[in-house]
Amino acid sequence: MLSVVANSPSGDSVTDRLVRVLETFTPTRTVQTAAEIGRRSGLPPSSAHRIVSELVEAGLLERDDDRRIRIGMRLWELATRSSHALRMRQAAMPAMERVQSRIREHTQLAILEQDEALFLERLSGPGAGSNVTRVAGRLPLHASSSGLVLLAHGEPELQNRILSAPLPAFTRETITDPSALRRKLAEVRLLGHAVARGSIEAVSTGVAVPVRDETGRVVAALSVVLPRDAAVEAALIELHAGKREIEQSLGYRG
Amino acid sequence: MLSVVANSPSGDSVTDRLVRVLETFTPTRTVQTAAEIGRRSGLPPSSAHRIVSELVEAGLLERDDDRRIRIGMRLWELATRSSHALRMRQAAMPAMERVQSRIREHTQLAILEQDEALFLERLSGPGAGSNVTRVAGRLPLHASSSGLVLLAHGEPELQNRILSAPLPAFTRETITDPSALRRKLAEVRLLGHAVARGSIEAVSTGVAVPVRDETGRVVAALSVVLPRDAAVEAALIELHAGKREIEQSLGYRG
DNA sequence: TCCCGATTCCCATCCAATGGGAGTCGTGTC
DNA sequence: GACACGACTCCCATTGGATGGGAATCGGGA
Repeated sequence: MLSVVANSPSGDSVTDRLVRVLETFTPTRTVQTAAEIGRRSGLPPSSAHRIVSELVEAGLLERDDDRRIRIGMRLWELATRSSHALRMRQAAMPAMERVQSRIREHTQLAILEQDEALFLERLSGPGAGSNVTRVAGRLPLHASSSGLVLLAHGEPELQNRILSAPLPAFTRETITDPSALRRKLAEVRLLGHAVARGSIEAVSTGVAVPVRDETGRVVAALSVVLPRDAAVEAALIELHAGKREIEQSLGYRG
Repeated sequence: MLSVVANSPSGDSVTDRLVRVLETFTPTRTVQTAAEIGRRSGLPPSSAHRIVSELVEAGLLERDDDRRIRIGMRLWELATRSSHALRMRQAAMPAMERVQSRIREHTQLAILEQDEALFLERLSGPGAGSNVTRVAGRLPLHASSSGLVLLAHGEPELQNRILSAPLPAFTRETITDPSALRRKLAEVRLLGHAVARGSIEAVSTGVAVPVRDETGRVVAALSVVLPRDAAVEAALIELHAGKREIEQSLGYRG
């Protein structure tokens, strides 16, 4: 008998469901109806409505005037309050502002997260050029200058994982050959910085340097995005000054 | 018989429990053991461990090398990605940087959240003075300059709620008398800004102005924190310029 | 070595979560 | 003005996953 089935037959825990619901939100889809959330998270309509209501009641989601749902301030607060990212970001902000004011191009801070570069902060001036990055956005490790820095100083296991998986191309200049990437990573380690010319967007060049915490481990990448054929020297000088400033406030005595 | 009781006899849903667990993290307590979380959230040890493990598996919490627990990057990412706060913050950042560079004191942005002022961002220069504010931190509406601005332009119902509740004093200058507060709010509306001298910290003066969104509603307060007896005129000029800049990028045509 | 707290594992219990269905509401279309 | 469609709410019989006490294990400090 195809009867009433209690307790998620899909075999997922309540926690999983909550996460699935939250994951239906993306940088470009920040408000949705409860029904949409249900469809996108693969939950039955009535379950979706119930779960969304619970989350709203708990303050993790919010219902606006049109009854549409968005991420709640409470969630932002909980996350930001205690996050590892906040300490890093706060430590980096003054240096980032200095770099931004001198170079006048997008200045950003990224960390390694689940095999991608996650951008914690981005400062942009009025005249700055093209840039696909966004705060809390991600870029692949093999294609972005920040990613190359993080990958070059990452665990060998991480490198093997990335090098043995397909390396998707974003432009014709993206490095897609594993051995070319391996050489590039060696170069990044040797020079102490990464230059990625046109590998994410053809019109831009990323320049990134590693940032170390008090244990000497590379925990972030500080970078700027320049127009494709800009000279990188001036940016490198500022990035190194900025990197040192951040490392000081993180307690690194290199 | 005092036997095994299944399914939370405390009458709280799974969602509530998750939130309770997350709430045990505060700005000053960012890492804890699973057992601590259990004690603070009032959950039995075994339940606490199980729930924490689930959250770790889901990526909302993280376990560091010592098996201690912290808020996960995933949670920060989910929250920041789609948050209402992000749009506001991004719109405000350039203006905040300008104000900060001219006044050289703490510059901050706050919104109304659950009857308190929630600070979305704070920029501080090297020479800036004392300040209890922190990003994702809160201050009461009746005592902070940002709070006064938000309260003065808030719903009548909000005002009644605040005015009829006790008004705790932080210094001897905190307004604790309801009718004095009512007069202060009228003044704030009339002047278009709030000055709170020594009402949170005796050594500081807060100055705040309202920020309106495209519908003309006051959605935020832009403020600076000056030394107690500093003149406020220069700051007010910069705050008004900054406020206008933010309102423009939010789409307000005042 | 002992001790104590944190953590993991186990498992009998049973109630809260589940989802299909029916009904309501609001909006846009012909 | 009737109709169609979708979002949402309510109801409720069902049951399997969440629960928490207890025992065992781990780990660090004295």
